[in-house]
Amino acid sequence: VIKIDRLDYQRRLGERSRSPRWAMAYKFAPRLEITTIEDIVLQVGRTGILTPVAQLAPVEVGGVTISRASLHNYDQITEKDIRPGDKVRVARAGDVIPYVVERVDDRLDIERSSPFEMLVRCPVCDACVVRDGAYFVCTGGVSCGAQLRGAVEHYASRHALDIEGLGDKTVRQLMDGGLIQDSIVDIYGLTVDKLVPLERFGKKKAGNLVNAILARKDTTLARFIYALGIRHVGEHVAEVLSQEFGDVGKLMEADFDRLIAVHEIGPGSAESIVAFFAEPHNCSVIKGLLAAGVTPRVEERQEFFGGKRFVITGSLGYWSRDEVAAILESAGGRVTSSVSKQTDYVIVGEKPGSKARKARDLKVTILDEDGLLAMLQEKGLNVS
DNA sequence: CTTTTGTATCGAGGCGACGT
DNA sequence: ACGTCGCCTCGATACAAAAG
Repeated sequence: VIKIDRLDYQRRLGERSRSPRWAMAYKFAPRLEITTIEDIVLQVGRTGILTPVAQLAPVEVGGVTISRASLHNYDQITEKDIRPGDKVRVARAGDVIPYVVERVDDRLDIERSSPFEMLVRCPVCDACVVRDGAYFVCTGGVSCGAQLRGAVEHYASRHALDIEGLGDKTVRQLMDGGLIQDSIVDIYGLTVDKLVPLERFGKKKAGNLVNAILARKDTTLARFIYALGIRHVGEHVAEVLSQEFGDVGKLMEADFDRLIAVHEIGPGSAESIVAFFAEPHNCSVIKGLLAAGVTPRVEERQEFFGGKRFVITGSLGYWSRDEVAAILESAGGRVTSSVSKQTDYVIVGEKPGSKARKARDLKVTILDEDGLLAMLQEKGLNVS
């Protein structure tokens, strides 16, 4: 892993949602092995996307046995011209994820089986399958078992409501047992008595699950929005929406133009959000969840510098003046151009102008860049 | 001892948002 | 309009921990 070792540069570069921008892994070329595609099956995810997955003759690649690999979508299969029965080269992308690199063309291999064909109907619920961009999607919605299962799993997952003990196997078991039939709301009807008849569910385990579901009724708005599983609304966008609207009801009322006006929400996300709430079933699920006692709280946005006025003078080192202004404003401060008695802080860089002197005269607090940085960090503000 | 969950590992592909 | 960046979704395996 190659890192920038200057801490001030690290701070300035900041982080993406999954990794810092100041470090990256440099890897050896991946190991390649050859195996056979025994079959290509379709999986239906929570969004209804049908994902083709290659079932491989088990092969050892870099220390682990690979038996399945995603083929991503139909176009990828045609492009690589892969069929069941073909010999293929497989690797582990990033030394982790199984990946079909290419077909091994030995030219003797003429009697290939028939090409993989996309289904016209969902393998799980038999609803129509339509094409949406690069993907084929089941139109069954929540009446598709795979989509309902995915919705519940996602709702309970760690970054959503974080319900302990409600993983994929348990969700399947609950659906098979008829305890989840229509929607996520069903989990709030679970009781120890209903669970005990299920296999491997004793009183202890049943009680734990019921309590875990109860315990997470108290949650944050951002988690709740993310948990709904709206397309194009992941953790980050959910947080943005939570801060902007502060309430599920307000979000539901927002129309396309209102949404698009929000920073980081474009036409794609806005359309997807509007479409989600336009679906009566989704609205009744939300109503049901709230009625069951789920209470999404908004974390108060911390206004560190609520109403405080800043003036910047001189040239700064780590940041440009615009960047500093943006940081201060995002924390609730106001940046003005001239020093007066109303000014709370003056940020002084190299070669300051007359503003620094005026600040001294008026006894306004003066901060250099390090001082500002220290103050921001003390307040726990993310200064990326 | 067995089953299941949770955590950690992380890229491919698609596409949305935004800056130039 | 275009390129870049980052988010979203999907997917696989190993291993440790927890529960029963």
